Amino acid sequence: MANFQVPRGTQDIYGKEMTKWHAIEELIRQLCYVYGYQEIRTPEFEHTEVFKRDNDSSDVVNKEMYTFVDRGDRSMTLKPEGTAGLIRSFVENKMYANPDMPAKFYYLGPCFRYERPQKGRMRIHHQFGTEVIGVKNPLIDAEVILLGMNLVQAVGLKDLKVLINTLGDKESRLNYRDALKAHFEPVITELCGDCQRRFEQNPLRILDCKVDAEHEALKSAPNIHDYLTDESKKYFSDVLSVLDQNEVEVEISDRLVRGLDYYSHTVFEVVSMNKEMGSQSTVFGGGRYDDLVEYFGGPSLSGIGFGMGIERLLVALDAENIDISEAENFDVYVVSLAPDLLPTAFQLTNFCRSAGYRTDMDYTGRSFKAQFKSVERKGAGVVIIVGEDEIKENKVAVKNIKTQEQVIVEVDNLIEQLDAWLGEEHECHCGHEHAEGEHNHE
RNA sequence: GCGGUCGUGGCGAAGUUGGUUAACGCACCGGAUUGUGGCUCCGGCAUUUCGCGGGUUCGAGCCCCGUCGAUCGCCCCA
Repeated sequence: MANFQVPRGTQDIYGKEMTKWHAIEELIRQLCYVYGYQEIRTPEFEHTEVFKRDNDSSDVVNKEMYTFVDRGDRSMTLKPEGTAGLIRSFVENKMYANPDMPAKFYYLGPCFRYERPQKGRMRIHHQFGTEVIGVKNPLIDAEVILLGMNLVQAVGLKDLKVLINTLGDKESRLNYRDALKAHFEPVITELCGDCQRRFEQNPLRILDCKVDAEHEALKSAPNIHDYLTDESKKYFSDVLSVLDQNEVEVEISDRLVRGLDYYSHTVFEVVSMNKEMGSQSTVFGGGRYDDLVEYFGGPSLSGIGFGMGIERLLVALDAENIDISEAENFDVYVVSLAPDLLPTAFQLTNFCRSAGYRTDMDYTGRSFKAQFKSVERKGAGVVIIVGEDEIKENKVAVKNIKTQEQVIVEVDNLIEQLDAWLGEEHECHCGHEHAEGEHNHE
């Protein structure tokens, strides 16, 4: 039998849920505008090698990618994350030639990962992400975190914690890696299978293993902070002090290493403390990368960014009982008192729409009572009642739902009446771009 | 990829030592109220139908197998 269900780990988004997405997307665009980050849209799929880089050990890249061969025999991959494609584009379009560094970007779109779905973990999920490339300065690290926190606060989340750590520069990491290997070598057979694999590929990841968390060797493991070069140490403490100056509370987590292999220096993760988030508690996370731009053939430039899961954000909002859905009420609803008046009602509807009023009508000739129920459901502020007697004189009844006031007006004066009742409020829903500061209502 | 729980109308949800006409609530539609909604009352609302496909049985929403999906934990991450 044909399977017409949505594919596993994907969803249809519509109705009330859609209005939440609109609200979030609007906040994102506003915020990025204020911060001066420009939107960039890179393809939903890329050549596989854009994502699968040499000696990458992460699961995202090695086990979860949607990879396929296209009709031209090329290996393509649906993007599992936002950074790689963006850096590829940055280099390919020579955006490093921009005299005003750093370059600041944001993106918003779907990511694809073949995983076993859970709440807050989808095979298609949407990420809002930022990347700032070209200037390596603790101020930038702080700015990126600030931007993310601003969004999360604008949306109303409270129950959050900012975890931060540093992986240091390459030299620091190599030293630390050697120290870890030396430390775990004698006991490696006592650790879980995953850890034995990590020992070879990326020993840093043994540190946040939950299976072996209680093992003596993990508790006594060397700390990254003892292996940082002076420069790396200073960079991290500068990041912390900038965050402190700007009133971002953070928790230093020396076991935070993150899943993608390209990070260096600052890494961070903002997690929800709410229990209902379950094991998918990271709302956004990211870090700095020193070698990625060069890897893609560009100059040696450092960058930093984060990815934020929109689905996760929505789960977190739910967990904290925050409803950001929007009513999307109608301005006008046109009611007809007899089925043969429907064409006239339709003309009036279009008349109102041309004037910019969000208008709907009854197309089915239902009972008057049923039509009025629609008025309520659609949240219309004004009802136009098309009746036989009035229409003969080219008039209609117009009722203001809020005040219950009802008048009979000439069709020619209809819009005038709507302007009088809805005019002021209406300006705010016109969809035109307002300059910042013009939004004085609220 | 591993383990547990679950899947009944648009939604919520009864239904278990397998015997039926598949409760109830919300929403929706019609009427009481033939041109003015939100309250009340009356009526309608799963047309072999209980995610899908097989099996056991005289008989299955309830039992068995498979499959698809959701969910929780692990893993991983946004």
